[in-house]
Amino acid sequence: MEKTLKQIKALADGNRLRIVMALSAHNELCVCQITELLQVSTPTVSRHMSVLQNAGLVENRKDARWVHYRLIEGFPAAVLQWIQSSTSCSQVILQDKQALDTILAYPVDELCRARKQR
Amino acid sequence: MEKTLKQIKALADGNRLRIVMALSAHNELCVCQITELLQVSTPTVSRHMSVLQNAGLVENRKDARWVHYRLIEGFPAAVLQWIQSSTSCSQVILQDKQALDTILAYPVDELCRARKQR
DNA sequence: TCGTTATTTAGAAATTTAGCTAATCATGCA
DNA sequence: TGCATGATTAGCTAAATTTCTAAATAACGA
Repeated sequence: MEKTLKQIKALADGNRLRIVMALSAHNELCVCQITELLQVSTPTVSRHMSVLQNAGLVENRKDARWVHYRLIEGFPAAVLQWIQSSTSCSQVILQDKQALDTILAYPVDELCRARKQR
Repeated sequence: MEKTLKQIKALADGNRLRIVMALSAHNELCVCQITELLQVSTPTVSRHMSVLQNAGLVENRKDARWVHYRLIEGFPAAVLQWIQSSTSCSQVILQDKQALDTILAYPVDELCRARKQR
């Protein structure tokens, strides 16, 4: 039960649910992109990612200075489907989809520099 | 997203997960039976049930002095299946199955009296 | 009607968690 | 090598959560 409970707890947070939804739509996102999406501090995003990783729900790939996260291969498919269908009409999730399109239109390094200056 | 998040949060607790598993195996259980199963105080069980009910995951039926809870008809089937399969080997859940057999062997009122005396 | 019994509600204590800022680590580049 | 940058870790605070005991509510039965 422990592993299952850990996974449910990892999903039991609004920001982490938004992260999972974003990853399910875009395969890979780096920390700075997620930071831009959620509009919280980088350490906060980093902590959320470590909770998800620790629960065995995401994995990361280091590329130069960036860390890219993605949903793990064996992410419980039924759960993902349920989350997707039950949040598809959510205002927050719909806004995130739009925001992600904008965020992904920038090269990663430009995004990070742009964020820094504000 | 709010409703989904509420449901995930309701499931993100070890005792409530045990309750859901117990209900999925035995259709209906009253508060005193669940109290006996979890070995926590009655008010604690009552609170857990209200969290689950508030999330739209269980409903209750009042019968004389007892309140019987059951999983709601529309309980997300995919989620239930996932929880069931991913916890089926769990020591806690297996012990609960055994304990429930014992608990259900007593008539409800005897169980409650018996519990009182300890 | 009064006492007993099952459950819920209220209130308090202890623990956990999400968020921040500051400091540290790691990596590419001049 | 030193500096700039992206990410993580540490330490703290505020808010939420779990649990308990005590009190209130509801309902049966003598």
